[in-house]
Amino acid sequence: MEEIEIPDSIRCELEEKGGIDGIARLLPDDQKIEDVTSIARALSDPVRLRVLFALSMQPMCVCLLVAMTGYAYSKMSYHLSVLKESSLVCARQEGNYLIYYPTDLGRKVVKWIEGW
Amino acid sequence: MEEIEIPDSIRCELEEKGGIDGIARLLPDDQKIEDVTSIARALSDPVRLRVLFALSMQPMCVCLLVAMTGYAYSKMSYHLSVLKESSLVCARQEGNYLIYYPTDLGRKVVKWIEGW
DNA sequence: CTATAGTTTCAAGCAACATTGAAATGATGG
DNA sequence: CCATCATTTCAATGTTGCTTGAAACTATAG
Repeated sequence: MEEIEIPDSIRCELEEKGGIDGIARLLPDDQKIEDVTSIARALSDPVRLRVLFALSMQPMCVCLLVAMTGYAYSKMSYHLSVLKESSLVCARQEGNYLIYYPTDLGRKVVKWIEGW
Repeated sequence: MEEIEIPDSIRCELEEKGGIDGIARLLPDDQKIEDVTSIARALSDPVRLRVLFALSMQPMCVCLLVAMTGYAYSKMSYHLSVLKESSLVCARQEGNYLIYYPTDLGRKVVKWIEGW
């Protein structure tokens, strides 16, 4: 189907796979792409990565995370919300405190990174 | 060491782990954090994620990727450079063409994502 | 009901990233 | 050496994400 000049070494392999369209058809669907990019974006900031690792060792209230990192509440809250929206952490209320902890996905991600 | 008010449920667990400082000491070091965030940032864009998946099925020259996606060369080139800098893909020259393909790390990442 | 402590939301400013088209580079074939 | 094709680089622009401090919200204790 493709009328484009490409090296023979590739043309051959490519046609076995149904050409450009064959490959395009096997790519992850939009939903999957969005899920993965959302998680990757959440992990792409050093603050969030450290917070996720810290929470995977010990559930913590925000004030504890603030004490550990020295960041402002509003900053911490922003990063926690990003982690939460990508389903890497969640939170439960305990009295006046909100205690954040990793989801199963969050734990899985941490373990995978630790395993390199 | 910490003079901060936190819920009892957490204070107890936390002290067993050496308090805030104990946790902070076990966090990944700066180099590791930078490596992971660099890879995560590369995966956080849908264009790059699709390109990485496509390359994992079939090494391709840039013109082929352009034909498959409909994006401009300069756009594709930019995204390939990001993938390259985070060591997810590399390239070999074949005549006039540059053929991109995933690194071992790139393949590992793709497999892990496929395995959810 | 009021005061207080923990946390989030908001708006503004700044920095990083993405997109575009045009120009530059590098390899190949005549 | 010249022309061509594949690819990258550049500069300008638009867009998204991060940081900050102030204000709002929520739960608890008095």
